Amino acid sequence: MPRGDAARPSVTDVARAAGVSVGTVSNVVNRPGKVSRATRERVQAAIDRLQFVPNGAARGLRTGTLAAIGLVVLDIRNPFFTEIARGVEDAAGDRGLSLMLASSDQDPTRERRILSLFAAHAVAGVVAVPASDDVFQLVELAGRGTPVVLLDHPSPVEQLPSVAVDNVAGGQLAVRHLLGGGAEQVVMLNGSHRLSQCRDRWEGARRAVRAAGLTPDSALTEVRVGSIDAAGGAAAIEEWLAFHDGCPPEALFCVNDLVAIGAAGALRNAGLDPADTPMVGYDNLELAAELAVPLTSVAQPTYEMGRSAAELLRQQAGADAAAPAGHLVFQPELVVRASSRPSRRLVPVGPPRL
Amino acid sequence: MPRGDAARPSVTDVARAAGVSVGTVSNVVNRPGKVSRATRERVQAAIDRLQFVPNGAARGLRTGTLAAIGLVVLDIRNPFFTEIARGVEDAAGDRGLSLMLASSDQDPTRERRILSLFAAHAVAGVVAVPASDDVFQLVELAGRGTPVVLLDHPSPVEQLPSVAVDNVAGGQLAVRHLLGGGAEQVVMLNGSHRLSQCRDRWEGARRAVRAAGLTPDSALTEVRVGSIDAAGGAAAIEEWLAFHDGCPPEALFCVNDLVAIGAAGALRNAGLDPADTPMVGYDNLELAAELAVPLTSVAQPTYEMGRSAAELLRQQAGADAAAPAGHLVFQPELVVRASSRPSRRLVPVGPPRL
DNA sequence: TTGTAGGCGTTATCAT
DNA sequence: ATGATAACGCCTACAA
Repeated sequence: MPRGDAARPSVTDVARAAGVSVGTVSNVVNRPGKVSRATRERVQAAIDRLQFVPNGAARGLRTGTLAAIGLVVLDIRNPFFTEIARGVEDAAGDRGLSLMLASSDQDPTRERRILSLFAAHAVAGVVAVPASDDVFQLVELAGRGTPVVLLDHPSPVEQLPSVAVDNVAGGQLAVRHLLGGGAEQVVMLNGSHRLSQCRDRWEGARRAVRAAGLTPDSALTEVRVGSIDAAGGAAAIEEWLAFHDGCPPEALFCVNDLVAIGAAGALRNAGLDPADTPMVGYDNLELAAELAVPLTSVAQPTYEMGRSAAELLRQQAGADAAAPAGHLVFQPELVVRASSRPSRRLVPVGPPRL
Repeated sequence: MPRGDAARPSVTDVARAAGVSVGTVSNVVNRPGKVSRATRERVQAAIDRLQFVPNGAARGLRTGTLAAIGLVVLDIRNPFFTEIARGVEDAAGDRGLSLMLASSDQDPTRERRILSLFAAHAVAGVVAVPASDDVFQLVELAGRGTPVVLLDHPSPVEQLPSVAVDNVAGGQLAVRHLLGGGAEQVVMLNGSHRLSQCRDRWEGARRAVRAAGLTPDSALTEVRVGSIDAAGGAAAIEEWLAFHDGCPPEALFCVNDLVAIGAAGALRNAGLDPADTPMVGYDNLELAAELAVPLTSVAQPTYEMGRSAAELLRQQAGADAAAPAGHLVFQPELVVRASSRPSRRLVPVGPPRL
């Protein structure tokens, strides 16, 4: 029965209770081998009785580092990022580290605040999905000795290790597939080019168009979403329909699956059948297969990316600062499902299906 | 250009650089009003130049509390919990607090580790979705002066404030609806009864059956899922089909939407049409409406629950320990979609399909 | 094997 | 308005 507001016990309290010195208590906690069995048991009993929990702040102050690693992602509601978080958390857990997870909402100001917090608490390492190309604060953090790994940021900052996926290749995969299915006009629902993911997937889309012998300016249209999520995708489609007499795009490449889900929903709400609009998403979320129209999507090794990032962090902690940073680049894969199958509208000749 | 491994500057460094005392630096940082304009600017310049970031561990040690609140949820991959996290984070942000988010995976051991970390770092408060009924550690934490709020834990622990949703009512809503649609035999895909959510929704299901004049033992079957997620739901259905000659349950109540998504996927993979099995989920995830078969689901005010929890935390910090703890209980609502519409199979008479 | 003492960086108290 | 100084709780030499 805890009594009310008892002040938290310190090593001193434990030492007194066990009739030993603080040094011995500290040894029992951190290097039990260095203490004789009898003393150890006596001290442990006192620890249990007083419910002593070492003060992390004091320990952090003394040792100069917090037993946790910080992770900043762009959007905590996107399953893509929580899956990454799992990878990081699991790898960190193997080393006895906890995870501090925060979401920047793609806002550089929020990102700054979060990184300041991590810096202030001297976390053991930081994994960051940058909200812009301005990684100054991260470089700075690394310069001060905190291991930092860039995640999902493709243009490598030489000083910082990074884990990325080839987003240009991913964009190409998606649009090549749509064009191969018969589309002649692709609309990409994209986010701000401040994000390299958006920029690169767009560049990939353009390359695919050129590779097909078409000109990007005529065969490819970019529509910006307000937010890179289902609501943003839905709003973009509603606006499109309003400006095009209710006529949907011929084919749709969405910068991620959430946007695609929103887009499909908006088409349906407008009385259209989303299955009639060939569509490709990105991230291959677990639920992509379970949607009204199972979604063709560009897959990334999400969990692995998280694990790898944590692993790079570990390596970096050991290595000396002059060593070249490792840059991992994964390749995306296209997972084809019903959403991109040529539908009635796209069949060039022959009898209409059904 | 940060130079290599420069040790992190301290108040002392700043004080020396600005030609003032450490106390003044501290004042500039924390109570700028108490410092004359001239000194303030001089000190601020030094802070900027040296890129001084106050050491959070030292501050924590001195003030006895970390400017963050800890949140433990059951499964970070479940959008239900990330939405809650958003609510907590937003409310915390209003008070200048950050969020430490961790996932217990419903594992009491993991939960213990996480709470120990929070305790060790003396977070400003803890919001926890308990992984079992054993909330001893939370009570203990509260006893030591850390504000604690229970989330989604219905049997109120008197000493601890809580935010909950009436899960019994939710279970009733779901099953009453299925029975009303003509089902005579309902299968509930449920998680471990160690979780009150599962226990209470099951109890609600039983009540609904009794209210309909049926006996729970004959009209209601519980099937346990291995994990409360899509994989668990899918596995449970696969097993069911194997034991029932490929014949699906007459009607399905899933303990949450993820399980329902997995169940629907498994039915489809078995060559069945999920639309033929009336189905109700729980949580009303944003994507419930976008599924192959739009999912009827019991809705909870997710974001609000998170915000309310953070709010209770704040109140608790002010109040004295003897004051009665607040217990918020929200009411769930049923959102009806296509998944629960009576289908062919349920028509009492008529020729067998196929 | 165990005890003693100094210092990590901050804030807060008390002088000036 | 500013400066000096004593904690906060822990770890770790070093001494016994």
